[in-house]
Amino acid sequence: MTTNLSSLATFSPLYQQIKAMLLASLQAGEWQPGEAIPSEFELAARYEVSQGTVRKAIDELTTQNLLIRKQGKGTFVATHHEEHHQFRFLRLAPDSGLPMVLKNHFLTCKKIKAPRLIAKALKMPTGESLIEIERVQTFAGAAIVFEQIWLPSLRFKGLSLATLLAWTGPLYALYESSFATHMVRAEEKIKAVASDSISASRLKTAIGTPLLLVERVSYSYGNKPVEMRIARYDTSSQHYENALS
Amino acid sequence: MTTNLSSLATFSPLYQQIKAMLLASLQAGEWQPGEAIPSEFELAARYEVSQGTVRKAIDELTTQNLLIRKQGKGTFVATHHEEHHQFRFLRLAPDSGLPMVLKNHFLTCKKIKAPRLIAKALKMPTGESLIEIERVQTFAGAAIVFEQIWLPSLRFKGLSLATLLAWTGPLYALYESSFATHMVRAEEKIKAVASDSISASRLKTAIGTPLLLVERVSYSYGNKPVEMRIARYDTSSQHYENALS
DNA sequence: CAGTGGTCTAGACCACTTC
DNA sequence: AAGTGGTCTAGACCACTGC
Repeated sequence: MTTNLSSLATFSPLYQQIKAMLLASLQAGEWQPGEAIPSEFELAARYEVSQGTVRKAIDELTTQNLLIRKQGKGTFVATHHEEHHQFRFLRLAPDSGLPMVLKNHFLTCKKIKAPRLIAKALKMPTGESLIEIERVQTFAGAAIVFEQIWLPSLRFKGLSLATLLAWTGPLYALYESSFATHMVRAEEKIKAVASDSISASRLKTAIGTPLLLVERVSYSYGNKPVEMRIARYDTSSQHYENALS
Repeated sequence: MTTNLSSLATFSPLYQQIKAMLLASLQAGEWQPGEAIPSEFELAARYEVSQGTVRKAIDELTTQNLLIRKQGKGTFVATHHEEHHQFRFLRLAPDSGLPMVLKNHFLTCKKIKAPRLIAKALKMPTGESLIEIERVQTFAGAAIVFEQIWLPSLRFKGLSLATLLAWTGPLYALYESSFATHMVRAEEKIKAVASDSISASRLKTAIGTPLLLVERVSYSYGNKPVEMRIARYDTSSQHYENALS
C-alpha cells in the first residue's frame, strides 16, 4: 500500500487521525450507544490503512471507555445502560464493604436562570435557561445523598418531574435514551462542610454535621460540559473511594 | 522464529508472560528507579520474541506508570524523584487554581506496636513493630494537612526524626533512596469528620470544624502494602480533585 | 462454518537523542 | 552516524461467538 501521511499542515500519526475520525462519527451519532461499529477490517478498508492501524486507534478509544471490545462479537459504543458501566461515576461505598444499591427520591424539577458560577462551569451565558433537579438517595432506609443537578434546558427539552419519577435506572442512561446525550467523563471537587438547614432536613442530620460536598461537572463528546451537580454525602457509615496510580 | 507458547499449564499471551518477567526483574531490583532498562531489541533477543511483543508488554507497564518511555533515549524505571511524578498521589489543590507548594513540618517519629486496624491494612500481625510519624503541611503559612503515617519497622530500619528533618522532597522519594521501596499505587477512603481536639490544635481550627479525613494505603511491587496514612485536610480554601472516566 | 477481535512476526521506515 | 523508541504494513494464526 502506498498511501502516505501527506497533509503537511499538522502532522500526527495515522492512527491518531483515524481516532479523530472515529470520534467525529461517534459525536455525529453515526453509531448509537450500545450498537456495534464496523469491523476492524471494514474500517481499515474505509480509511485505506492496515487493520493494525485501525486497531491502535480503537485501542485508545477503549481505554478511554468510549468503545468496548467483545471478542468474537465486535466493538461496541459504550453506554450507561450497560451493567458494567452503571456505577462508573459513583465512588461512594459502605464502610461494611457490602454492595450498595441506592434508591432514588426526586423532589423537584424546575426551570431557573443560570447563576454565574454554574453558567461558567457549563460554558454558557449567565442567565440562560437551566433545568434544576433536586433528589435524595437512600440506602437501607437512610438518606445518604442530597443532590442538586443542573442541565441546559435546550438540550434537555421536555424533561419534567414526571419523566424522572417514571424512570428507573441511572440518570445518565435516561440522558442517552431521551436526550441523545452520552456522558464521557467527569471532574469532581470535594470538600468537607457543615450541614446547613436544607441539607440537614433532606438528610435527616443535625445542623453542623460534617458532610462531604461533591461538585461534579460531566462532559459529553468534544469536551462539552452538559451537567453540573452539587451533592452532599452523609459519610457517617459510607466513604468515597479512590484509586491512585 | 519457531518459538511457540508451550506451557499448557496456564495459558496466557506471550506478551503477558514477558510483562510478568519484566515485573519480576523490577521487583528484584535488577533495574533501579530512574535507570534505563535494556532496549526493546535487546529484550526481544533475551526472551526470544519479536520486538512488537516486547513492545506490547512495555506498553502496559507504562500505562500503569511503572515504566516511562523517552523517545530516542530509552525506557526508564519510574521514580518518585521525577519532576512529573512528584505530586502523582496528592489530589489537594487550592480553590484559586494556582499551583500549591506544601511545606513539611515533622512533629514526631516513634516506634509503636501495630494496632489491629493498621496491622490488617498492612497485612501484618497485630502487635508487630511500626514506625509512627506525625507531620503537618502548610501552604502560605496556613496549616492544611495533619497526617499520621505508619511504616513497618523492619523495612524502614533506621528511619528517625533526624532523617526526616534532613530530607527535602517527597517522602516516597526518601523511601526509594534509603529503603529500596518504590510505591506503585495507593487506595484512598475519604470521609467528612468534625475536628477533634488534636487535629484542631495541629491545624489551628476550632473543634468541630469539618475536615476531610483521608485514609490511604500505599502498595509497592507485587501488591505489597507498605504504608498507611490517616490525614486530615482543612478544605476551607482547598479541595480534593478527582477525574472520573 | 464464517466472522469477529486477539496475538505474533518480520521488516521497513520515521522521529528523536547523543556522539 | 548509530541507537533509541514510534509508526505502519501484510500476512499468519489463535480464541471466541453465533449460525
